[in-house]
Amino acid sequence: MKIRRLHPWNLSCKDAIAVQRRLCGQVWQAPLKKPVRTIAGADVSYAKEGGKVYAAVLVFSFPDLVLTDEALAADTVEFPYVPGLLSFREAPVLAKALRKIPRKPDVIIFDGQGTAHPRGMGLACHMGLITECPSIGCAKTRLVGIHPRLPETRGSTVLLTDQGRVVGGVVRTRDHVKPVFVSPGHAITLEESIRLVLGCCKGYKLPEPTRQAHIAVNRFRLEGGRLAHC
DNA sequence: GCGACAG
DNA sequence: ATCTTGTCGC
Repeated sequence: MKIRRLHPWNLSCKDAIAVQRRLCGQVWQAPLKKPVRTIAGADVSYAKEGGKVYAAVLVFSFPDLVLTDEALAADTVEFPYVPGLLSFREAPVLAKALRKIPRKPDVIIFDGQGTAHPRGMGLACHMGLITECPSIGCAKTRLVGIHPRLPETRGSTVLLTDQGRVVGGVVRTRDHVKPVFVSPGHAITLEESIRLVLGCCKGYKLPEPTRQAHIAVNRFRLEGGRLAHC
């Protein structure tokens, strides 16, 4: 699939924040225009040292969740991990893997926040803009916002609010297991994001697309990041 | 100044 | 995120 280059990635933190403030005005939320038939999951893995990063994008049919496409990529990182600027560290390698996907998925789930971000511009929003593809942010932990207590039963959901604004939802995907933080990335609504994430959970805390991408990218990294070819 | 802080 | 073994609870 095609990826847009909206700006350079090797920026200072100050310039990166300026880019986020400019781009957040281009992010929008609206109901999906067509039923979801394919949904992808993307994740990144880092080498302990050496600055090597790896990415995996796995595409599944929905709602049956059968794997249909897979792409891997390796790269070197220069941008440090700074809370709030994760996309400047992970987007380049993610874009590299996404470019190898033959057809644009109906939705892509990313391992991180969407609008539940200090400037409403989390990784999922940023990726949604450069791919022009509906995207969802599904993080394992909170970055910003407050929320009421969440019932222990699977399917329970409460709103995540930041500065008086609803920025996402806290979703229990398994009984008695820490919840995930779901927020829309781009071209999708919070309600649809939550429905799709729950629809992709098959007995584990993380939705299958993201969970499988995590397994795939770690296997790839441990193999030395060598792309298999026949 | 003191905590909080996606991966 | 990564480095690591077993272990407690549903």
